[in-house]
Amino acid sequence: MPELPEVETIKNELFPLVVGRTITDVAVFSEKTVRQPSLGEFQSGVREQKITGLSRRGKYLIFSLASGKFLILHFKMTGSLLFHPLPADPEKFIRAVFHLDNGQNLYFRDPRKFGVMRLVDDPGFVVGHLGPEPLQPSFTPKLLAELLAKRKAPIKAVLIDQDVIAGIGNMYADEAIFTARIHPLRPANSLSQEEVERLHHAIVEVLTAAISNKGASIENYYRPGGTLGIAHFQFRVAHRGGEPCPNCESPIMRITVRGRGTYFCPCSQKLEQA
DNA sequence: CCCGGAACCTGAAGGC
DNA sequence: TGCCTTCAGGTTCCGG
Repeated sequence: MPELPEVETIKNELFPLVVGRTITDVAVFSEKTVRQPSLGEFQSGVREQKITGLSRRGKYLIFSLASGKFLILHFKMTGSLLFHPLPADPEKFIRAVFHLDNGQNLYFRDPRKFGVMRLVDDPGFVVGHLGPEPLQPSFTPKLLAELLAKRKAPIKAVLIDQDVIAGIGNMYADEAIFTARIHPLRPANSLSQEEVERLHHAIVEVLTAAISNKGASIENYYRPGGTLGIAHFQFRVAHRGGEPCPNCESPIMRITVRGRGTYFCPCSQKLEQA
């Protein structure tokens, strides 16, 4: 499912294909996919607009339009943007199509219809509440310590809270916590300074590696060209319940934290100990 | 403010 | 074989 590394990959690969192009028209097949404004206003606001920029904030993909407005997409769990070849079943799951002035199309594919598109004047209303970008230099161990000190919820729950840090979802939270050898149920504010530093390092390392592998093709993630990412082959615990821990060979466990499947190694990630 | 749980949605997987 | 139930999870909303 698209988290920071996946949306970053989509942005990087889409950028040269769409920036500078004009959207001649948009067709929407699933009305609920357009969250804001009304469907009619969305279509007229996007039509005949030149795309002047493409960026990412957290898990959001942001198109800057010549009108000064912003087209903001969120892929939720199963969304993807396909530029050229469509997967086997062309019509199925395509919720919207953007037609470009060079005759090519951009398809918004989303089997579960959780994905959302918005057209807004000010991106701040959509992304303004997000926490810091974990791959920016300003995301330091000190900042992470300050963010965690305010929260006593399980570290797993706090890491996937977008208002705390932007872009980390279920898979990369499990990978980062495992890499830092911290139990997912540890209260966030109970981490020692050394543990916070380990976690900071793990977050940066896990996300950076996943971007260089073009994202993880769990669920329905495709890169814009229709190919898959390979980051999931490097997963050490995420979605690997029952498999041996790469550190100690004991079977990886799956528990539920805040309603989310959480994979960890009970031997490498102890609950008590500082 | 902080925390946790339900709802949204629908294909996939498991049970009988 | 096939119907039925349950599960998955990012975000938002709601209650304590």
